[in-house]
Amino acid sequence: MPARRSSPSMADVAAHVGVSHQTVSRVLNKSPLVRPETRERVEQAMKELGYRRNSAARALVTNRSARLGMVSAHLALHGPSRIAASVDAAAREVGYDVSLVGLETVSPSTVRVAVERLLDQAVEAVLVAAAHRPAIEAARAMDLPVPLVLVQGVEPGDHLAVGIDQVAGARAAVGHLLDLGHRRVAHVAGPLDWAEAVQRREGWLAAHRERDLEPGPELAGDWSAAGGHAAGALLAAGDDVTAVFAANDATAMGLLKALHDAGLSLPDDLSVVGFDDSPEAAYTWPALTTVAQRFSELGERAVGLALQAIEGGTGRPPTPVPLLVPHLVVRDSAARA
Amino acid sequence: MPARRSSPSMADVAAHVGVSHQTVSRVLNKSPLVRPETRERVEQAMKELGYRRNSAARALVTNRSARLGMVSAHLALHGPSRIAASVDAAAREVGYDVSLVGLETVSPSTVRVAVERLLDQAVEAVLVAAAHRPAIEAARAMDLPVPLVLVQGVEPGDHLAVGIDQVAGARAAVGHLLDLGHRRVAHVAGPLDWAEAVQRREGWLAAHRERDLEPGPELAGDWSAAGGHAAGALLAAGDDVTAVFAANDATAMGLLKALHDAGLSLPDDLSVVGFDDSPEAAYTWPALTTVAQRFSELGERAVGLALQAIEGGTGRPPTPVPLLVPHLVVRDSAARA
DNA sequence: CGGTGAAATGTTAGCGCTCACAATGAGCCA
DNA sequence: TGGCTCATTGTGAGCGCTAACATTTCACCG
Repeated sequence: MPARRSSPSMADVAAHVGVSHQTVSRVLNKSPLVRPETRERVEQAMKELGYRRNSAARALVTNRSARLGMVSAHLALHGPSRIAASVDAAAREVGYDVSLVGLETVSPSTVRVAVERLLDQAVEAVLVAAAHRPAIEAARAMDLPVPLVLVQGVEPGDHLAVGIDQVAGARAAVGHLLDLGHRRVAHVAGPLDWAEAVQRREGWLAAHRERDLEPGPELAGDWSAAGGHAAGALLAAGDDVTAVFAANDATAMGLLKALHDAGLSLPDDLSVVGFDDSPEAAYTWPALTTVAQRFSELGERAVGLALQAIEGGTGRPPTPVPLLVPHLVVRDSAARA
Repeated sequence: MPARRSSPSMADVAAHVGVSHQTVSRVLNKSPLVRPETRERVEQAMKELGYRRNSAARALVTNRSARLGMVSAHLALHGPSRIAASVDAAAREVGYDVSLVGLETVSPSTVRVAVERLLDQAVEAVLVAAAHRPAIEAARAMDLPVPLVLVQGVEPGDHLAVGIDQVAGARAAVGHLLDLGHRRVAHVAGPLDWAEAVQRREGWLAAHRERDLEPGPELAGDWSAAGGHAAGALLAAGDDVTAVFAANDATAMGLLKALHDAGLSLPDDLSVVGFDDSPEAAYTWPALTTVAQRFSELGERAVGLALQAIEGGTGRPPTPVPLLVPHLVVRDSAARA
């Protein structure tokens, strides 16, 4: 038995059957111009030889890579990894492969490098999931030869972007608290160079504004439970706050922890609402009332947009996709004032 | 200004400078056989024209793709996404790109399809992060033209695999409980077709065996907080259990929740230990004692192994990498019996 | 000042595939 | 029978690059 040389080519398959390489190509590309019997024999030969089409050669001649690039910040966090998973699934569905570049730190320069890297792989579109606004702007400013789709950190003016309506989600969360009779709601914010953090904060303000109420104190957070814990310690020591809106569930968990540590009884002494509906949210103590986002739909839409942009070339911009609306999930961590 | 045609090729750059395309190639490949001044001019031209090397053409002629494939199950879970992130970073470090295929459901057939997909992308190695053992076996049985590296679900006999010593981690966790004076420790297991689940269970048994103690009751779980919650309800209703080892942190969180719901006081009435050291573990109530794994090192090692295997070709198998040893993180959820 | 070897550059031939077009053959009608 | 059409298959070129080899340039020596 001869050692397995380099993998067989179309020519090998063709020779094996006694047809031309073009006929093999036709079979592969499902051309109707092949006699069923011939097709049969070619397919048989491909199986026997273990033929696998050479994607590089194909990409070279067609000038298309069938590849989408995704740069994802904070792949280890819940939201981003959900988005990555859904983009991957959606892309595969429509015959695209995906190249992933994770970011260890997010900044204009790291995002630029990541995008460059994807371009070197000849991706047909770049999806950026990095809510950090300066980084997004940097990517936008790059004058790319392919469409760039935003999957996070979207702002109203953005084109070629899919996102979740953070303001609406936050407004619903805070509104819920206010409707429960709380006169003011404190906010532990996310890092304010993230679009999401700004928007959730905006929703918090809006909910108060709509009811002619003064928003409660605002504390800084960083998406993490640690940040939430620190903020919670401050809050527990503080004054008359009866309700808190945390920028995300991790923050809310830290908050809960700090309040317990301070000996408060929840939710009677203090109501807490989070954002994300992470898998653990239903199992905090007390169970977290939060805002659920449909990440999987995000991925699908982003891929759809990318495809549309690829097809459309430099044509008219694709129809803008409305923001997805998240919904409130009421559990036990928020109670009547 | 002419519309941007298809992107410039080496020939374009060469013509622009007045050299041959081969000289451009030499510059690109850092050959020392280029006069510094020539190199300078070529680089200048590349910048001006926005030249970008065509990776397909390069892959075609070199017969190498500089691409690693990774199939990852449960990308949305904490561990897997951490692994994916670290593999990605490590691969990039050594000049490889990574193609990701996420699995929505894990089974022999879905894994096979995923691997096929990666092979069609001409990856130079496949990393499989899918602890589900039957799926792993299926991938192993495929007789691939490229190395396959296991990143999860590793068992002692496995070759070309990196993993974390789950048995040791579990033994440490349960040993900690036993050393605290508990006479027996209950276990809420993971799904037992996952190697990790089996191994953690084995560590639980081993810790008892070493001390000549009878293991406490065993309950079924599924890695999720929901599963832990169900098990916790049973446990709370039950007999004389004073300590529980949960298969992972999510399970432990569900457990904690159920015990609180049952009105128990933790950790006095019942001690709980988890596994994973997820970011939230420090902020449960009480803070979770758990086992920390260094995922990032996992990715690095996996990529290292893959590279070694790619280089080595069919040569002698690479030196086996010892399992990483996780360590116990003591917090508040486990107390003296 | 011709010869020499190393440094620098050029030339040519594909890699495996798709595209455009050419060629073959069978069926059919006048 | 000749010619026409359609279905099927074949041929040739070339995508952008690298590898192997060929050629030119040039500093330096006897």
